[in-house]
Amino acid sequence: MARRSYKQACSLARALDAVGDRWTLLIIRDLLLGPRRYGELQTCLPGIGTNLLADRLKSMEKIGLVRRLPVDAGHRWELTETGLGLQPALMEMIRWAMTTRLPAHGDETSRPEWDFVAMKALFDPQRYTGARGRFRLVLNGLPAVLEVVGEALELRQEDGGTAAATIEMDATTGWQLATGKVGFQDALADGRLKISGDKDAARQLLAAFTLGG
Amino acid sequence: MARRSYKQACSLARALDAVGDRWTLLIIRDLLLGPRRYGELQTCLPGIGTNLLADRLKSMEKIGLVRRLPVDAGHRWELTETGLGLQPALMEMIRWAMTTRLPAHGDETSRPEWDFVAMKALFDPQRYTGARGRFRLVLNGLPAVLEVVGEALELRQEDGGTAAATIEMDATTGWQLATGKVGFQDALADGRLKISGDKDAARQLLAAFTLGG
DNA sequence: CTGCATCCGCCTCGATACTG
DNA sequence: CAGTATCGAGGCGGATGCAG
Repeated sequence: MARRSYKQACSLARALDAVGDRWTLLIIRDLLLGPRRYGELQTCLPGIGTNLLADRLKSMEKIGLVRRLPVDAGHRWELTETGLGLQPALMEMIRWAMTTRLPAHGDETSRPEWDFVAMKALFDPQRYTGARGRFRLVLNGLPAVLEVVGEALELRQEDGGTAAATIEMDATTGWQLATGKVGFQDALADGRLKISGDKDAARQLLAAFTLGG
Repeated sequence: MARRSYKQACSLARALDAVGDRWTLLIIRDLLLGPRRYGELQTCLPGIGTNLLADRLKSMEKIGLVRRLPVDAGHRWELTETGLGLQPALMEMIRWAMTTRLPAHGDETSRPEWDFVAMKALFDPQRYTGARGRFRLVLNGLPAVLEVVGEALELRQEDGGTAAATIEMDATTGWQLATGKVGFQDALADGRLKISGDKDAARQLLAAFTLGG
């Protein structure tokens, strides 16, 4: 159990007392896409010790950031409202990292889930002028369901259900669209972006993904 | 030199590789109010080891978050544009902590600078309908200069210069005004809020400080 | 006096082994 | 599958020393 505190009467210090320990924010990142089993978290967090993951989940549960969700043969870990409240801070941190040239560490492991989180961070609800709707996003071949709900974009890793449109691309294309390095029509033309269903609604949605402008 | 990396091809992981180490974000917090000397940082960060502060500053300098600003008999540390770019993320994290009941650690130390940072976090530029202007804020008896510049509120710990108005209160009153627990007129009436100069401009400014609504 | 570097004890972390 | 137990390595906290 991590028990080291800054002991400062400052909101940031108190926040870091709660979530500043190693791995904690990455656990929350992975839970942003939906409830996860212990084992799923382990494979999404290569390098974490099994004791650390258990410790972190326990203290996060005590603080009220996550809760256990009973399921057949065990349970899933899911974010509480409080834990979900960290999403804006995480999104801002991701946007900062995406616009900043940070030193790269040679042998990075890669996971498709992280691209979904990056897409969430690129979405700016202020720019979305379309109607409320469900979309299907196939990123690097993996499907997810997008839904614009009030101030944020909900993105769950699952498939099925009805959707106004299906958007298919890879993460690089998504990033290039957001930064304006490639246009909507161009990406469509050279096949890196595929849309089925309501093409106008998809265009409106993609227009809300922006970075650095 | 902190050299432990998550080695994940994920923006959040890379951000935490850069600023996730202990004390780093608190150093940035303190630098948000202006350049600081090494010794000033030490007194604002009770408990940090002198070697750790030096190490952190060195790695932050290498990444490009801070730079040395020569000054008589030594130098000051100041944020670069890249370092300043973390401000939105920090502000969101502060707002999260202020709206969340987190476990308190008995004997917290307190510093007036942290209240200024909290005030920055409460400011929502979207809600500010007034004109660009300079204000003087006296918080708990300590003066600072406020200036609305584009998307953010600049807040420097200094005094002097011209100001459209001077706003005088304590941090608690500021928080109560932001959360709506007390109204502008009431706070003025019972003397916890004092305004000299352009009272209307001050009211417009204070209306842009909000939390949880 | 300011701005660190060195040294040392402790606690967190990461990895492996083991259990309900 | 979902953790607990254990242990070595290293980051961290505190005291002290020293150079410009």
